[in-house]
Amino acid sequence: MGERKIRNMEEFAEVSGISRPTVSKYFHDPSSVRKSTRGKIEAALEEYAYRPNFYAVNQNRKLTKTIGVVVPNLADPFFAEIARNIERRCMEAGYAPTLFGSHGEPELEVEILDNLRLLKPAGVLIAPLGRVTDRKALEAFCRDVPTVLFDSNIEGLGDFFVGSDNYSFVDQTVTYLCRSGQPPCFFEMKNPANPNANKRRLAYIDKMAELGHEPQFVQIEGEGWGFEEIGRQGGLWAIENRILPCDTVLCSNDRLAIGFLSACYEKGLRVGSGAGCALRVASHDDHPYSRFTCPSLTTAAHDYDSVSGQSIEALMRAIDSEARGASREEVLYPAKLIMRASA
Amino acid sequence: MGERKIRNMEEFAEVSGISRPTVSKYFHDPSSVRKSTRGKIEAALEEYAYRPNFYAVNQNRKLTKTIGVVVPNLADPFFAEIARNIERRCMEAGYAPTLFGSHGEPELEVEILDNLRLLKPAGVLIAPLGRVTDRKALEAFCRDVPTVLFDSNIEGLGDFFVGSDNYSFVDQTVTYLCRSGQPPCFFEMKNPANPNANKRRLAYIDKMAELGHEPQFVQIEGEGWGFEEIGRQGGLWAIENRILPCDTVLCSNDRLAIGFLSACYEKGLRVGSGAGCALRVASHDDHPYSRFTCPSLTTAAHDYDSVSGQSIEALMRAIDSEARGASREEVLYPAKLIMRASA
DNA sequence: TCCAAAAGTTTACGCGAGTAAAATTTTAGT
DNA sequence: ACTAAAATTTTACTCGCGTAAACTTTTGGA
Repeated sequence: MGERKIRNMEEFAEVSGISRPTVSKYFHDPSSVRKSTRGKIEAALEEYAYRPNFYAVNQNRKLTKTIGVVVPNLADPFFAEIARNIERRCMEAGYAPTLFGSHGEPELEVEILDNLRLLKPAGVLIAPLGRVTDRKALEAFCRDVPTVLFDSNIEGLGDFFVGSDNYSFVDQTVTYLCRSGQPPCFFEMKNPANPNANKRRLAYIDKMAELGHEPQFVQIEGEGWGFEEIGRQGGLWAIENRILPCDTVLCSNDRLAIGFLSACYEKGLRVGSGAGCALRVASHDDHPYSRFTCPSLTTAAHDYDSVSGQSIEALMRAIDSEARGASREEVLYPAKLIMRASA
Repeated sequence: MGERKIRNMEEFAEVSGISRPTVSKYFHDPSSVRKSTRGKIEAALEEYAYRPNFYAVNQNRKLTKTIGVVVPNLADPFFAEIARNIERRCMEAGYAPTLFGSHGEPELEVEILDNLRLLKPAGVLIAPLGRVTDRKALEAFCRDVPTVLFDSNIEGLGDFFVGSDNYSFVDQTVTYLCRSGQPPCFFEMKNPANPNANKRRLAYIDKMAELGHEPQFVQIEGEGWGFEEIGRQGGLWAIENRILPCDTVLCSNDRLAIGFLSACYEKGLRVGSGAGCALRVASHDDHPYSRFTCPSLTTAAHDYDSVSGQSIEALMRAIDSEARGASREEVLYPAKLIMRASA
């Protein structure tokens, strides 16, 4: 095999005994050529392993077969997991996903969008940074490219939004905690970087009111995306200064909770619902590590599969439909309560 | 701004009052044109925000400005962290990094290499899957593209290998553990997926012999990359069946340790070096979460900065040097012991 | 001020493929 | 076996840019 080096489609057409336009057609859609032709081409393909030049193929196309996937932070297992899921589905749908992480930096997010434009992607899935996202830039981008937003919603932008229903998350944890013990106080960052935080905060206030309890907050300092460390420092601070208003703590998200649990352990506070426990702790997200915390973390889980599946599906629709922007839809998935040892 | 839509370099050259070849030169290297010319082009750039067609630019180039980064698993915070670091350095060096995760699947790893070839990357940084990597495929790839291997070495492949010195890792933890208490037993997978595991195992045997101790192993079942769960199950099994031969456990890596600590907690085994503790646990990698385990994990840290920095540097040299493949170098970085509460 | 060097302009061709149109061959149905 | 339909071949043009060659203009130093 490989007696001769194939430089382009011309040469490959020659060795396969088929004309170049037909070969081109084959690569565009193998089923569009006669079976006998397909056979010849595939035989030659075995022998020479030729593949069309990626750049030449895409130069004239208005749209390519790539799909951009942008998340705030690839080092966050939550996003890594969802990116992985989406990546796989893209490939199954015949597209080539390209991953980008904006590392929490709005400028980088804009740069990624600019670069993405050059790739002429068929579509883009983006979990925006949220509050700090450059709305104008994203808006302009969404006009040009079929875009599905996920995880964090930015009002009115994109063809579709797929996310989790923050109200459902908080509803389930608060309901459970109130039923099984003291109503929880809410442990969160004073100035959260992630956009879901505020929605959870409001849902907490609502739900507590509904159940006839006074909402109580433990708001901690900290900037950026290092949530575990922020949660740990905040936890140490809250414990040392006896700030915690009750024996049940509901963290805004699992990463914060991971840090908080670490602080509890360090301070000798036994967490759990059993006898001899000083504190109950619960949270939201079902972070991949939440089952390995000590104790394992009771949390409200995202429906990872539905979110990523629906995102792709919505993107495919946006790509296919010619009249984009006509209607914008939103889908929210409810949480699933995962009861573990921490509460 | 943006009175007229610029479709190509021809049109952009027109509105900027400069000839197309000169504009082309500018985009190749802004400093290669006269200052006054640069001024005109940049003025037009402000007004029209034109950027050359990515595909047309790269079609004729033998090499592009992209650098491929391939890791076994983007959902593993260790690799995510290193990928992030490398990504940043690539951008600083004027290259466009593209991330790929092979998800622990050898077939996917090969497919990624095949796709990468089409991108005509200037170079590639890859942390191979290891044992299961398709050696022939990687070898062929390395012949065509400047490649630096990192994290896991595959004998003789690539222009350079940058990794951590597994011996140093184990040396430090074992030395410390022996000095401060009972000699450790070694907790590991029977059939580890990651290639560094065997080196650490051998280093453990060596070091124990050197210190005059008998090596003792706790080998657990499990397949794949879900190390935390494997460590947890293995831990539960070892504890329930009283397999642990001593009170000091050295885990092959942090992810395994995270699971093991979780098992200890669940079984009520107090971990740490203080009074009242049943077990000491230490490990290797300084995983981003190891400071948040309960108790926080004593571990041997990778020199993330040096590994990623050196990888890029080596790749740049490989890219620049015309005579590739002449010599293959390896660099190993020693570990840094991070003492925390678990041992 | 003059002149050589440096920079820019014109012109023209190449890259590797997509694709349209017309001519030709193959296929399938009767 | 004949014919209409389908598939393929031929030919030729396009896309957006890199780049080489020959020529013209600008620049800076003596």
